[in-house]
Amino acid sequence: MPELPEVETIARGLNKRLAGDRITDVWIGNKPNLLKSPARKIARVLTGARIECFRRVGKHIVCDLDSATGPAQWIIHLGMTGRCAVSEPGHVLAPHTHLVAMLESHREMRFVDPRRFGKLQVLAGHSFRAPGQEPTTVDEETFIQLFKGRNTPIKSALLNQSLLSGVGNIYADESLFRAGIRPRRKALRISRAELLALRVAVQQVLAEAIAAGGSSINDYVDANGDEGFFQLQHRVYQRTGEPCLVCGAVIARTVIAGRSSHYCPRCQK
DNA sequence: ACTATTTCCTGGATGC
DNA sequence: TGCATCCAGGAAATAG
Repeated sequence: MPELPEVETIARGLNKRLAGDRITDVWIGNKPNLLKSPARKIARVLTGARIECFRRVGKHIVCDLDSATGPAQWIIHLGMTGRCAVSEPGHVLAPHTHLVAMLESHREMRFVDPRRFGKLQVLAGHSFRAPGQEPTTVDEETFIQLFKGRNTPIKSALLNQSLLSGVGNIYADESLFRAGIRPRRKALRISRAELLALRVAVQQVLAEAIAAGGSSINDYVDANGDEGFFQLQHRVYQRTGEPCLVCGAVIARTVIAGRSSHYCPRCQK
């Protein structure tokens, strides 16, 4: 389930391999729910465009393009199971391949997404912005301000992309554990000192996960098809019933905002 | 204006 | 062994 560290890893890999290449042709499958822009528009913008760079914005992969109609962007959201694969032409198409971009270098960039929660979109210009703050660099006062007056569980607030863009279920749970905060506590009841600790925890967890190449839970792989290793460092996520690595208490699971939430009932207050 | 819940979707795990 | 059921969750849509 790609969150910020996984998307960062994939975007870096795509940029390293594909920056400067040119898209010569595009094939798009017939699953319209994946497309936030009409298929014809995506094909028109991508075909002939030069790839300036791939980068991450929130959980989105952004490809800056120099297209026939001027600057444009290809926005890829991986959803739950989306993958971007760089392949040699002629390789058999993986099941659930929804878009193939043929490249001047004779390789192909393929978007594969079995569960189809991903989204593909093109935009004019180079001005795509995430709806919320960038978690890796948000400053203390901005971070604290995000939670002011919010009568919702802190876990829900962390997952709200219009507050912080990029934090998902894994890293929300891991950050709350490190900060010693129970996921169900109301955001507005959390002290300034605790929020400062939470910001540090979020930034440490994300930095460590990026350094490890992300977390490979089910079938996540980066642009080279390599797995990440941060799942080996998870302290609570999917460790229900196992002992807390700090205090030995049994890790608990509850459901918040329809999401599994894992925490240590002794370490987290 | 907010917050909570439901919906979309498939593959892998589990249960009988 | 095989079939049915459950579960995973990002974010948009809907409900309260």
